[in-house]
Amino acid sequence: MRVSREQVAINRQAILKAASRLFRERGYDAVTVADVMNAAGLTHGGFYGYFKSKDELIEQTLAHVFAEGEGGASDLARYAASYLSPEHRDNVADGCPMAALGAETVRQTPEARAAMASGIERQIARFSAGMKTANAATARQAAIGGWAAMVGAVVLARLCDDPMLSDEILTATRAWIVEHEAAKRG
Amino acid sequence: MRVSREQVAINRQAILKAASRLFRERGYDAVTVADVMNAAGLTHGGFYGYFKSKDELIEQTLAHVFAEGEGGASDLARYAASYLSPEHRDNVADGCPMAALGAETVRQTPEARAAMASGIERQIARFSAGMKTANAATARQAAIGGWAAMVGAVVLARLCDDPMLSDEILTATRAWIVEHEAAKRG
DNA sequence: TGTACATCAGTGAACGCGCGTTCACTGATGTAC
DNA sequence: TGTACATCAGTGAACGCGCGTTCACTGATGTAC
Repeated sequence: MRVSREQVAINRQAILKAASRLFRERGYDAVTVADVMNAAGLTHGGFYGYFKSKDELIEQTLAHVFAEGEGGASDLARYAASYLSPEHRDNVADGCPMAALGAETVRQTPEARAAMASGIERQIARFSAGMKTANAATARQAAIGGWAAMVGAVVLARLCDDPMLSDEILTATRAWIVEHEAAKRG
Repeated sequence: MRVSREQVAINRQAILKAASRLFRERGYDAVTVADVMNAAGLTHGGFYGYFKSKDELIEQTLAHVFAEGEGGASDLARYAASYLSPEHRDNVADGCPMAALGAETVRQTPEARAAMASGIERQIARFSAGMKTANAATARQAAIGGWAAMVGAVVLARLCDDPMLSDEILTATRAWIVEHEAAKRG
């Protein structure tokens, strides 16, 4: 049953969106091609009309996620407020790809890693630009340190079954980032 | 060919050691039971004499890694110097389990997550105790923020194929941590 | 605009492979006398 | 201490399952006239 060109474009977006959610939620290996296609409302056989392999899907999915443009503030402290929230911690499927898939992507294809790397670079540039510090070099350093702390904190917080400890990791990291900025400005 | 009780204990350690290196290097899914047993100098059939499933191996491996006691300084800044080194970044197999397997472990069994969580708690306690800050609450906060930044930085640095950017992430994060401590003390 | 045909997106069965797990067997270890 | 037997750690073939991938087929879409 052939489908219109417009529908093809819609389906492609649906596949990428389903993949991006499923990968973040379950990891690359635990998600099957059939899972992704079903979530997109299709059957698994059609997959290879869109991508030449699962590896290519992973690459394109990451590229797609980062191409969408990161939402949220470019001000580090404001961004941290939502990044280090319980909502973000508890919503892996819609959350930050670095926190959900960073370590796993290290072992993926060079193309997949490159997609992540480009997302990292852009994020750092955004935070640097949004920094209220005078010196550009120290702004960039603070952008990197703060961003790393956010990613690490969400990974750690997601590992803690004890909600007290998990929340503490989020709030402590947030306070730590804010303090650092305050110390710099003052 | 039955083997002495002593040899059994040795083999068990060999399996756990092989597993801990392989899992960090390739991730849980990409490592097979046969891979682990071969790396330990055995054949795959004997595996189920030691563990009742691959999931149990994962749990025991994490427990084993954290039981060994974390090496290195309990002083945050000193610890950061080795944690945020290119050597640690490039040696995943012997490196920090949180950075290598944190995100993946979120999706493992509750027991595996609990093993990680206990490692996190202990690490935070160690850094808190080693802190030169007067107030215990701010010490703990700095321990958490600094530890999160280290973990995040290594994950991000491992994703960057560009060595300049990768090194920059390590050095910037280290500087960021050291500065924060200095600001607190001074 | 309408018709006839070629194209090709989607379907679902099938293939091959590798994995976790099981099992009958082997032979060295541990034990009872 | 020596001997005879029971135990059981290790072996490697085999099983069953699920996955990525392929393929013949279907029928709606796109196009040429």
